[in-house]
Amino acid sequence: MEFQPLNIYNTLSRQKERFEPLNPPFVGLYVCGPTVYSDVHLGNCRTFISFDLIYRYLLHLGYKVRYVRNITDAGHLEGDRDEGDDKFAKKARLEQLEPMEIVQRYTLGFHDVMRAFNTLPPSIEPTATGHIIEQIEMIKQIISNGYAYEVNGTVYFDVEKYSKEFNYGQLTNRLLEDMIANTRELGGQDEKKGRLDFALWINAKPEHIMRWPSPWGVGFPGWHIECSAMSTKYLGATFDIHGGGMDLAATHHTNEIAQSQACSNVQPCRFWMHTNMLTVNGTRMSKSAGNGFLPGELFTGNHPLLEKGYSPMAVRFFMMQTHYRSTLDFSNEALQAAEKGYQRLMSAVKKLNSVKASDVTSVSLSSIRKNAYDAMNDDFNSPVMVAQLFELVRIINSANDGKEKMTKEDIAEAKSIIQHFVFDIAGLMDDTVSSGDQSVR
RNA sequence: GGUCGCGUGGCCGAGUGGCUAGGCAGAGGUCUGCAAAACCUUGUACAGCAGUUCGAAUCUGCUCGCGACCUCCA
Repeated sequence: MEFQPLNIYNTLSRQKERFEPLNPPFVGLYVCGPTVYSDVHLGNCRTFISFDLIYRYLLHLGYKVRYVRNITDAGHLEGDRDEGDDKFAKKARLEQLEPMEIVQRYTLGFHDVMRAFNTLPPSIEPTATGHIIEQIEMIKQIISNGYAYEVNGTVYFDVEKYSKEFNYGQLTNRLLEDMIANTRELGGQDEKKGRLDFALWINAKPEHIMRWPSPWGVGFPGWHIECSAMSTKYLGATFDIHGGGMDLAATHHTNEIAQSQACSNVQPCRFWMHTNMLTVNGTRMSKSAGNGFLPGELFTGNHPLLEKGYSPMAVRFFMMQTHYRSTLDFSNEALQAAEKGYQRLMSAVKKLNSVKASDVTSVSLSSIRKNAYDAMNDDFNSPVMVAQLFELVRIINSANDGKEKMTKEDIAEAKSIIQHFVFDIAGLMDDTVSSGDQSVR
């Protein structure tokens, strides 16, 4: 099977590399999913929409992709590692609910939002709580390989030991000495041997509601181990692409690499892809900054920062107009511009059905498809791909006005380009009308 | 302080040595009974300074400004 040459920016090498799957035509793709103790905000959505584009394009190219995106539904302490609250337990206490009620509520909400944005569901959506055994097994292996130690029912990863064999800071190009020098000193409770050591398994205090028996006593898994255990289980010790938001690279992904190498002595993943942050008026949208709005608020416009509501597809189109590795700044002006552009695109798609075929042609469509593929093959450059679609929009509108002539073949090719790039790859739908028919065929 | 990145026309946003990216807004025009839509024309943009080069938004150096990560966050 022949595949188009696809170049992907790899965080590991800090450059674009030719993408070749380990076992073509199969591709293993793992993306760090949401922690379901609160509503997803738009920044989260951007990451998942970016990887939806990537997933869709790989499928379009003919790869058999196994796309794994986890749900984090356990542990994940807030604040200093041993002093903080378990997020799920805390939320459950506040709302007088079982932790799994919290998980269920926000998982359903997450799925609703993902559906609204027309993202394809992953092939497997494993949960941390469903893979406690796998995580325990992995921790046992890491301990027996000598890269972790237990103190009072908590297991820590020994970063300094690991660093003698492997390059701990390779993903973000940092030196161990610098990382140590810049690590905040945690007061008091230092059971850890090294400052950079992180927990693989955490001893449960009485107030921790989510708890499982383990060889080290009752506790719960550290945050990073779930992704290592689940990606290994479903994609193998080494797989093709691991993705997530840029904010995860320095800590979460760095630790994932360390865990996997300490466990099986191989790099877990060949291509690390990181999507950039969504900002609001120039600063990062985040839970702690309090400048976030929820997808529902964006759709309805019911938020002080928003002048009006925007449809999920207009927002998705807006995201397609920016490269996934660039920050995307939300502002009313930018959203309105995107909404208009989206409507113009959809209007041309509809008009194509009323273009009358001519015996002769006055247009050339061949460069459009080629340029769109070239753009996507260059690290999924959707903005350039979208620009090509507007070239097609112009041609369709002109033909509809009788100023250009399209043959039956031209019209069929235009429909095919739209089907492939607008619907299949960009994942847009026409929500400018309430009709359920998304097909141009 | 370390790491990564950014600064492009009114706004958003591609582009990594020479060839009009694109979208939105603005101006003029065509068409239309009017309007809308659409189409055509139109903008001599690349933070600043110096350098390399026949030629730089694009490479190099410096300066200024901004952001992200380094601590839970996609």
